[in-house]
Amino acid sequence: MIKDILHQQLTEVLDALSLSRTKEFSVEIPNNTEFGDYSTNAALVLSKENKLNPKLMAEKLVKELKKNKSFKKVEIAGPGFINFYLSPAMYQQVFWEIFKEEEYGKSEFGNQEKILLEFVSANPTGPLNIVSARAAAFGDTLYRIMKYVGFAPAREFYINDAGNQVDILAESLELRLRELHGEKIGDFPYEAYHGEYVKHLAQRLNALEGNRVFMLTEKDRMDHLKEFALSELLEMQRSSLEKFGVVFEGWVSEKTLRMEGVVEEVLSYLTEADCTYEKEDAIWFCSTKYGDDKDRVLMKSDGSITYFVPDLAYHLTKIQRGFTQLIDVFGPDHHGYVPRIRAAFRALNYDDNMLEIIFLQQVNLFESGERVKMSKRAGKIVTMDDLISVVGKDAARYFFIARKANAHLNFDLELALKQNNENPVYYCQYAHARICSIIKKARKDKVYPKHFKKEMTAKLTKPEELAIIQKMADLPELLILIAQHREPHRLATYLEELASMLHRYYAHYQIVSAKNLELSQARLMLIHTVKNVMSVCFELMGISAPEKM
RNA sequence: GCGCCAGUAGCUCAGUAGGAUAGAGCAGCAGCCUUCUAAGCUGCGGGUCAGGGGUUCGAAUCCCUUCUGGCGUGCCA
Repeated sequence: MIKDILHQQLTEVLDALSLSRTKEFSVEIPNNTEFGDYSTNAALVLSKENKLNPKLMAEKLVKELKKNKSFKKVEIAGPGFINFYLSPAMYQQVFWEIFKEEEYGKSEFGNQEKILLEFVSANPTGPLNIVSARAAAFGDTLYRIMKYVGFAPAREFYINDAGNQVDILAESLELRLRELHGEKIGDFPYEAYHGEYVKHLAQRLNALEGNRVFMLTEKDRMDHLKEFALSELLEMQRSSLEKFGVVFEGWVSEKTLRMEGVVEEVLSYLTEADCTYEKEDAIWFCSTKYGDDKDRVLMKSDGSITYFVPDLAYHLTKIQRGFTQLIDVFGPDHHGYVPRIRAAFRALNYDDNMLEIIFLQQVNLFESGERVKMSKRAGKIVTMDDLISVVGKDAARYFFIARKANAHLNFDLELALKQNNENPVYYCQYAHARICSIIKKARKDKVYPKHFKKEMTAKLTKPEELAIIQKMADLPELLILIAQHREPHRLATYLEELASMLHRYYAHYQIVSAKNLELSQARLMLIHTVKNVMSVCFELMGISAPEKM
């Protein structure tokens, strides 16, 4: 907000002095307060094209900038930085603008561009694990932020309800069911799903239908078992996600896509585009022509189709539905898959820049300092539900959001179990609760004004107060950056910084003081606004903003 | 072998897309509650930004290279 104003003013000054400005210059908040409230590298960046040395160029700019009364001081430092010191009056004006905003930071930046966010998309063969939880927190937060800055995003979950793993699921269920009926199974097959949840499914099916399923023919029985297991497990996943605050606009079933014939369509498109061939009884896609490192099978020699084809078909439906940017959030083990889908986009003459893949690195689980190895097939998983019930939705979401996507995440179960201040979510929530508590008391003491007025802002002059205003002024731009670069973790960093400033402010200044009503009201106005800004952040992260703790 | 991602304080991680003296939390040490929530605040210690080279006014950030770790490299999904 303030950066934009300064950037605009610099542009005007450059034009007034007829200086060239083809290269991008920036306005930043320096990390050292000695270098002013804001600083710009304009003279450094633009000196070459104006054939001036940076210092001289800076002097010219500063001479002009000094005419502006919003600045307390403008100075040149280092190799040619221009540092701005803003007058309290300017901060107060900005603060008033922030205060007035109904939904601060909201913007129309995204122009309602339709963006499809596909995430989680876990196999429906078991409960969701913590990797899915990470994807859910990440994707959902990104969705919320993108929407807030004016994009038209949609969340989608692709259901892999066709293919080998579903057959194995049905077979696993049948074995557990037979066990229930007293059959000796012996060693449970290695490939089968070993998780306890399969036993629970068997018990449920048994309670509902007894041994009726065994009367069916082999094929009918498998279909029935599949259908039952899938609907149960999907419902389980849906409800876990809902508990986590994540709701999808769309659930797209691979099976349905196959039934609708989209798969054949895609095959024919690829054939028409002349990029398929037959080899060893299989049909191949010559993806190497389009940047992949080997060709890929589309139809196996047994006549069945690989995962790739319906998935490609699914991606094409996204485009047909009018989405102009397709974001997939994948686990780290799928990166080898990307070149072939990009290749297919190119082969079919779609712009593969539309497709954007974000990789979430894995979550390593630690218990007593030991890495816990997880395997869905062997039934050794920590589920998303476990996680939520142990650490709570807020802490879990925060933990996942606060780390950037392409970094490994070490999740220490014991640490999470402690549920104390080692988890920064409490630090932020505490700041919010603290403000609420102060406001409550001020209301009780009749210090809290009926209406905040612009004149009140004049009492805000302390460096800490102006710094808080500066921090708040930064949010709209930050949200846009987060949306553009798909980096929701930066909101967590921002929130921690704001919380820290608030805690420090609270510790050093009496906010409500009976002796000075005007000052009290100005400070209440400030923390009231901080509370609102924090609420926006919490809401965007899907975390609650408690009134008391 | 090839490909993708990563390597920043004892630990977990940020670092505003090339900026000035690299930050936070936790852990350690020392302080602060007759005053609005001590889940807080203040101070101290802690670094060859994995190593090396390059690009330029300027590099944790960009390029090259070596090392280390994770993952991938199925007619699995």
